[in-house]
Amino acid sequence: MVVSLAQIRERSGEVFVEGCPTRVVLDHIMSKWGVLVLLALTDGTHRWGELRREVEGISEKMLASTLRTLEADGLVARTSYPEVPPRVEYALTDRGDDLMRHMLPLVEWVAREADGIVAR
Amino acid sequence: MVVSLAQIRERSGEVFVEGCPTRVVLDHIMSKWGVLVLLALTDGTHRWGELRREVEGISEKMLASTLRTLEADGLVARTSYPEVPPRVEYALTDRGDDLMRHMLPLVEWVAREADGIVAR
DNA sequence: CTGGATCCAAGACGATACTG
DNA sequence: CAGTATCGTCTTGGATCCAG
Repeated sequence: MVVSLAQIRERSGEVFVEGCPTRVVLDHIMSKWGVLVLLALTDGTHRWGELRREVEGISEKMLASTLRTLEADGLVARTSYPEVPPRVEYALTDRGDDLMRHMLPLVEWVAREADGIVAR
Repeated sequence: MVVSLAQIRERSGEVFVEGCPTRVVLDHIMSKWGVLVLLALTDGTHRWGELRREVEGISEKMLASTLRTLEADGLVARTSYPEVPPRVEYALTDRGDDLMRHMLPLVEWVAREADGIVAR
């Protein structure tokens, strides 16, 4: 690829330095469950229980903690309705939407190539 | 975002199913160190020791294991030269190069937005 | 110099039970 | 329904030593 390390550093900031913001955010959104939750929210608002079922294999604990992290990062918006029984909805914020616009092509590439990669 | 879940499923395969190839590969390349190693290799061939210094904070164990995984996935090529002292070089394969073409925009987005995200 | 092998700590993660 | 709390497990990852 015709990209110099200097260019990468310039364009990707301090990504190679420990504890820099880029690495922190990268760890959040590229985490095992972060990607899947964000992906599930890409087609719109979801309730807690929907996400729980959508993202196969996630535990309640990890769903809660993943959502809290993404919410703190301003990527996911949480809306709770004062009803009985309770209803809470999660959706991408504008920033989260922007993020997914950049992440979706990558996920699609992986989905296309995955079979050829693992099957060796 | 104007993407339906059905579309995502169609375009991203079985990503929501446990143990599917897409999830496995996703875990490899989106792992804490996988991203950084791939990123470091984006500007060309690197020696072991260079990578060690380049990717700040990585331990020898994690570098070795990350490289072995990426090599097994056909994303990184390892070339060892029968010299004394030994010299080993790592580079992206064509497939790895293709991958980075899709991942770089995402990393750049994160680098741009990271400060605003963490600083809250 | 390039790793492999081993041991150990810390955090991630899962299962379950429980509450507003 | 939407979580929280607690506990126990297990993987991740670091440190160190050693070998080709």
